Amino acid sequence: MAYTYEYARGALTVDCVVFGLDEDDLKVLLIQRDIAPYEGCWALPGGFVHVDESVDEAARRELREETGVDNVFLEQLYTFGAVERDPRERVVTIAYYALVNLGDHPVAADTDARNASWFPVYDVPDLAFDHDAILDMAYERLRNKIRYQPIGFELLPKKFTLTQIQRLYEKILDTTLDKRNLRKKILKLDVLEALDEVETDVAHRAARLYRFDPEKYLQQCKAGMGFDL
Amino acid sequence: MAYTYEYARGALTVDCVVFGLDEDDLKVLLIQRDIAPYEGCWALPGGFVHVDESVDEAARRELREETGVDNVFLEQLYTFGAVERDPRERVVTIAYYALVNLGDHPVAADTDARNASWFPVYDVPDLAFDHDAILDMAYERLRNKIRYQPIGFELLPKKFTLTQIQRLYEKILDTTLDKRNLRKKILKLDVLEALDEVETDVAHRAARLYRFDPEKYLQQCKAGMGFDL
DNA sequence: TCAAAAGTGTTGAGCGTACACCCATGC
DNA sequence: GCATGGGTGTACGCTCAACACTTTTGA
Repeated sequence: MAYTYEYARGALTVDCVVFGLDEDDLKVLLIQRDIAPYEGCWALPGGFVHVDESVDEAARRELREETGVDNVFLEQLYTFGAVERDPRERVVTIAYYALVNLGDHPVAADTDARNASWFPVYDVPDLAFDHDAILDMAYERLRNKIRYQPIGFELLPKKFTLTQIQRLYEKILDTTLDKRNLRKKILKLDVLEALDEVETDVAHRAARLYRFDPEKYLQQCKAGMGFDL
Repeated sequence: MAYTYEYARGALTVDCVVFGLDEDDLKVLLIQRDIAPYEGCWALPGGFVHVDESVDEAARRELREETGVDNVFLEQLYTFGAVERDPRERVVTIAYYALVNLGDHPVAADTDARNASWFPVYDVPDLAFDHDAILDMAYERLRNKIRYQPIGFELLPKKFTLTQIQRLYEKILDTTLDKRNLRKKILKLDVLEALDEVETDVAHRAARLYRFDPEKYLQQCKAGMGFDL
């Protein structure tokens, strides 16, 4: 079966920058290509947009198929449309970025036999196509957005400690923060629910656990939320 | 001549939200469609991306061809990829927004015999396709971005007065601002060059003219510019 | 009892906001 | 000389940043 058009048409793909956080670092999920071009090279997960699915759906599907990641924060980043970005033919790609709790997606590599692996954002190999540029933009967007929207919680387990939040911000913004000021700021936002639980299995005083409360967040949004580092 | 592919491919278009400012209002440039679907309906200027031009180039070209607008601030907004957004067939569109000095582009409607016209953003007719949603997002982006990046000057003539800036912000943010505070804030940014010229043809004391200085702006950017309303 | 991280308040400086009057010019 | 907008300074309150010690727990 074939499809014919009056004018030449480029192909349309989606690519996803998946960020995850563990105790050590902010990481990105990459897959190793098993076909040319860039065979053997690491690349962002992604693939062709089907003609009967929305672009958003395509991004979620590819993420699921290539990495097993599902039901996560996913947002459109930017569309990369340079003529020569794919050596085979004209391909325009719509880039997305996702935030996942790395603990829930330890090694990935579900569907294909392809290699999938987490890389620290500070130590990523050369990527296929213009994926380096896409990753750079995604990381910049994350650094900016995290300052004025509470998306950081997407990178943590459902229940987390305030110290985990602090480490999260410190790793993403690559800085150090004052513990007391950060706690005041976070709690003043009034989007967290303090649980009656504490950490377990720690060799020191256990920290209280919190949960992000979407209800509270909506309230604050309506009231004109102010966020800032 | 025809082009054949193994899988069905959607079409790719660009659409541009062109903002302009005059003494009365913030306005958007629309064109009236002369073909179905939505014949006679107002729509954003735009058209198909050629296979041998980048998406950015396509946006600039369509803008030039359909409205005569050229050499202006133009930035990618978002890609709209719902399946049914065009009743004819699958069309994904990459939306851009542009800022122009309305004085330089008074009536437009260059190439085609199509109607082109400026509408106040607060009083826009129902638009073709999902162009209402695109316009909404563009306007929201403009409101947000203008608070932390000095893009507002793109809407003014090269030489302008501080009062013009104030009216600009007041119109876009739909609010009123304190004259003294705004002037302090703008001047403290240190991105303007004060000229040795003043307004002419005004029936009262003539205001000093300023010019946006890209050099100074770069300096400030490096130093970690802070902007805010 | 020691190690390791949790948790907690206060102060000073700088910034943003509110606010009112004189000045220059054209008619 | 009058009408119209141009241009300027100060005082207050609040927010943000800097800063160190006590508490709890497990080993």
